[in-house]
Amino acid sequence: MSGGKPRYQELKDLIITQISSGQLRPHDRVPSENELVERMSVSRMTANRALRELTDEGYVKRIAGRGTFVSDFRSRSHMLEVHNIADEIAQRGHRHTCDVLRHSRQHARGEIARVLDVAQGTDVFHLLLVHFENGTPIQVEDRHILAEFAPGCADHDFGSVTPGAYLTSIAPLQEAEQVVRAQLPNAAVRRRLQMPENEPCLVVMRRTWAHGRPVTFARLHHPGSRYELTGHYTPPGTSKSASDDVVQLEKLQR
Amino acid sequence: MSGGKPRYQELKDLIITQISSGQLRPHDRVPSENELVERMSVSRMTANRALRELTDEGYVKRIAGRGTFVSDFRSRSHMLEVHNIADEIAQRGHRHTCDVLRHSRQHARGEIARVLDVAQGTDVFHLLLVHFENGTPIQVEDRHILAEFAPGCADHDFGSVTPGAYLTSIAPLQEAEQVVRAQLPNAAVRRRLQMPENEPCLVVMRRTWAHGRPVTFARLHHPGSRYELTGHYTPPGTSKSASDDVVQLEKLQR
DNA sequence: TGGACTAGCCTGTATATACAACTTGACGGT
DNA sequence: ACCGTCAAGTTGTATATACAGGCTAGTCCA
Repeated sequence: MSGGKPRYQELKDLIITQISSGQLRPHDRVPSENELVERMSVSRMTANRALRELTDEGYVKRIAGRGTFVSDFRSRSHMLEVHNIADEIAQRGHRHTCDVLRHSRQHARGEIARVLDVAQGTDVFHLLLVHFENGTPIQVEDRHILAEFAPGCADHDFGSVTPGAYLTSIAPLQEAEQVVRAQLPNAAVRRRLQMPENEPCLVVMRRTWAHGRPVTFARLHHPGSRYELTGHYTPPGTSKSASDDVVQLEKLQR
Repeated sequence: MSGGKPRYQELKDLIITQISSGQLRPHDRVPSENELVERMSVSRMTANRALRELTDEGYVKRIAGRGTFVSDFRSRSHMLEVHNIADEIAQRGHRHTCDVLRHSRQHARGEIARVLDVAQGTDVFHLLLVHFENGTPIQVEDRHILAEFAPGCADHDFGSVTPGAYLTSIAPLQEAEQVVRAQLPNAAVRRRLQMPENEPCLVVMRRTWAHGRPVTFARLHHPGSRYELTGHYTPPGTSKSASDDVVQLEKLQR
């Protein structure tokens, strides 16, 4: 017995499991409604509901006439409000460059081991980058990545593809947690960002999950005078033209 | 003419319009599926889809056996990531108090008129509050509210019910836009927050929409050493137990 | 008077069926 | 060789129907 779980939910969990585990990768084809009808013995409307909800939730993308495909994680990461600094700069029409100050393999200790929820001494990569917008430093990125999660990290050139983009390319980032603070930078950060004395930093500390466990932790310092975080929250499901509803209104009101 | 818009979307727009316009208020009863079937001449499955999606999007709440009801805006505002400082403090088990420094009716000028998208000289209320957590100042709230939107504002006691809670009680807050910055406070703010020299502020500027237009603008200053913004982003639609899917996996993979 | 029961309405799910619109590839004619 | 047409598969929507289970109010019985 299924245990009371609705059948459309079973289908969704099944497909989410395959995506999260990597068996289905971005742009892969997901079984069509008719295939689900045959293999899983459900009606087409049930398969339709499962795939439609997965679409609303950003897991898959559907194209009439072609099929259903696993979403690019770029769009999913947008949903998670995790911004890629390079994209953000490009969107403003500016030029993004990046200095790699450190790219080493280390053993996690203290705070890093704790926030990544691993034993002391576990292998991690440590990255220290400075991002520039039109030549002006705008972010110091201090990031630790679980080595087990990103084995190819040692050979990657982070000067051309940012860690954020690299990470989303190898696995779906499922969950994120971030804390934003205002604080004065230490001397090293202040020098890297070419900041005047007594100017504060906007500090973002972000922990990101994949495959059900935290895989990376980043501490991002931005100069307060040159960077701000923006957020826009709109209600979901609002359609543009809700104007010719006037005629219909009376029916609803009896 | 329907204009090609799906019928379930028509139903959704219709109900969203009524909620946004205030014709349907929180806890009001929304027409049942069968009522929609009769009055709007649709099938029950179509009415079901409309109401189900409105549920997912947070507009309404459904109780089997009772009916469908407009959501409390407390839950919707959570969705909008708009936090109420009093709730936040209460959640930490601490005591919230509040000083009202100013509560006046003014004419909007310059920046305020611009961000609220009204003509110069339009009536607005101006509030200046300091919020305390266990007696320690933690936020200076500098807020302007469209007078037309909140006519009862003059008589309201903001010492007991915060502006955020008051505003959500009189209308659905549909949309929010915020900018977060790190900057040094001016002398007045620094004194209000009892901050040492050279300590930065975390500044949140938030504009909120209701009834389709911006109705309030707030500038919130927090001491960098005593306040941080946190965010947690989880993917929607993930169910807890996706573990007994193993048996099913093979069917999907042919 | 009080409690049990039931009829009626509600949501939640599932199925079978139908039609429309879109995409791709194959087939056939010019 | 090239172009048009058509068939098959896909998503998107809509309907009619059915059963299960929750909730409420009213009725009936003790």
